[in-house]
Amino acid sequence: MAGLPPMPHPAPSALKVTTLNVNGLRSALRKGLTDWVARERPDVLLLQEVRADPMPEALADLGYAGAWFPAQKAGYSGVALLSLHPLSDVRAGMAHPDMDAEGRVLSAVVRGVRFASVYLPSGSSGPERQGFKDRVLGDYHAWTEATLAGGLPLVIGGDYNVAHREPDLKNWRGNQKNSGFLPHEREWMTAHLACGLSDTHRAHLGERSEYTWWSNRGNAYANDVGWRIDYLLAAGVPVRELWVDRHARLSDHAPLTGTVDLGG
Amino acid sequence: MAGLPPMPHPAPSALKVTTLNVNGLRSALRKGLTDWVARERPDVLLLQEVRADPMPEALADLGYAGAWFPAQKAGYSGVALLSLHPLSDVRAGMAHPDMDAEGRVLSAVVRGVRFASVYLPSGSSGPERQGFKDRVLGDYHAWTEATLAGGLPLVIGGDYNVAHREPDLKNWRGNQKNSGFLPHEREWMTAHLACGLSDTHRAHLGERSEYTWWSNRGNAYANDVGWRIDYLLAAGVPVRELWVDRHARLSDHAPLTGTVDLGG
DNA sequence: CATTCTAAG
DNA sequence: CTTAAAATG
Repeated sequence: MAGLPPMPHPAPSALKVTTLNVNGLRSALRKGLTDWVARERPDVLLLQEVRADPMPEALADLGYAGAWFPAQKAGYSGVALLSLHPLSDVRAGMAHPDMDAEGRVLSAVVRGVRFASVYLPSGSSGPERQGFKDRVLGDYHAWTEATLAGGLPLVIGGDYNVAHREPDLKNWRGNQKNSGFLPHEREWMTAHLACGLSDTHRAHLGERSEYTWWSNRGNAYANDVGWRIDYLLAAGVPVRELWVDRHARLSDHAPLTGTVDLGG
Repeated sequence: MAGLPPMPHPAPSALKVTTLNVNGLRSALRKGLTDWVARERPDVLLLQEVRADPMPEALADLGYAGAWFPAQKAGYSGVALLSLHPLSDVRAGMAHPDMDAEGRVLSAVVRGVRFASVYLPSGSSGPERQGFKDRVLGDYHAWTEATLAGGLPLVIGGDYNVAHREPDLKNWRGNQKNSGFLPHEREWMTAHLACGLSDTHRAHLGERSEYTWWSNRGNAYANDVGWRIDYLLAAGVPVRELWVDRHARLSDHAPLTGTVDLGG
């Protein structure tokens, strides 16, 4: 065997992908993120709200490498894309100065599929941020269409801060005037999906309910007063075996994991 | 017995007094301050760096009432004076706008003795604060002399942020250029005591060492790398049974307790 | 290194 | 309620 180059990473016929809003990567590491990742070993890990820029040694030790797109403001927002397999064509941002200053869109190609880690703004802190959210939704959708036009399959994992339909949150009636379930946000989501993106978790659930985020206030988690605002969206490639690990408790969001079938 | 007024507090022949820099009253409460006070039951409790203004219910439940002198800036500095016995002639501040904006001097009379809770500025964060400290030391000494001129015995409990003599800190040689053991601060302390105030803890210790504060950094507490910067000073009244509860761990300072002998 | 406040979610 | 940073010690 001497003289042969080192073995490259094996080419898998499927990629396990997890999306998770960590609400502070350091916090999630304290809560056991490393063990969770060691156990699940997703091929691709899409993280949002990392609120830190350095690659944690513990994840590097598990074999991950990746890309980071922090916000300009320290300790705020920021997304990351980690992978066990080589990345190519990393793209940070969506050519939108205000959005990109907040580190919210990061994508790269793994095994011929473009993966994106996306953290859309929350509007819950007031009208100013809701206005920002409303303005960037259109621009982000345009970015998605342009990215799809690139021709590669696309898998988006992200916290959209929007629940699409009534089963996607516990109290939809009481939240019709609250950010995250406003009629125009829901309509935006419908239009966003119409470009060919499949809401893979919804397709898996049918009309059932399953949430991915529970407020830290009150006893939202214990009472399962949650929202489904984190998505795994796919175009051009099937995603199977969707599951939400609601017991992980790595942050106020649950990891959402799926298998991207490469058809190999 | 009907018709008699309620019994007043019994007149003690001695008053147990504790001074303690709590480094955040809420933090000290989490670390067991209530239990400590319930066990020791000092008649007078002089607190510094309370970083909060409201009287905690837990201490009120133990029978304490008192006076609070917070800084103007929330969460910063502030002193309190709590007592099991009636207070009179409460005086907040020392008629020094800059000093009084930081809530550093508070006094009141209990059983004919004036007690003061004092928190002198730290100069360790830089030249600006050292300059402030240097300027107010003189004004504070003048306040002390004026208070003594009032004729009542005076007991001062406080964090002076000055170690007086070589036995008052672990590494006096290495700290001769550091705030808290600067030559002019030590000279100020000598002059301050010369007006008739007794450093009761020093008198109790002789030339022995016993510290009241250990930095949170490194392993200062474990290695007893401490400073004696908290004092119980008395004029016109004897203070006995001095002790430092170095094991209390209610903050980075230890409670310093003595018995004020009223000669009854 | 520890505290509290702030901004943000 | 929780995070991270800032200021302060």
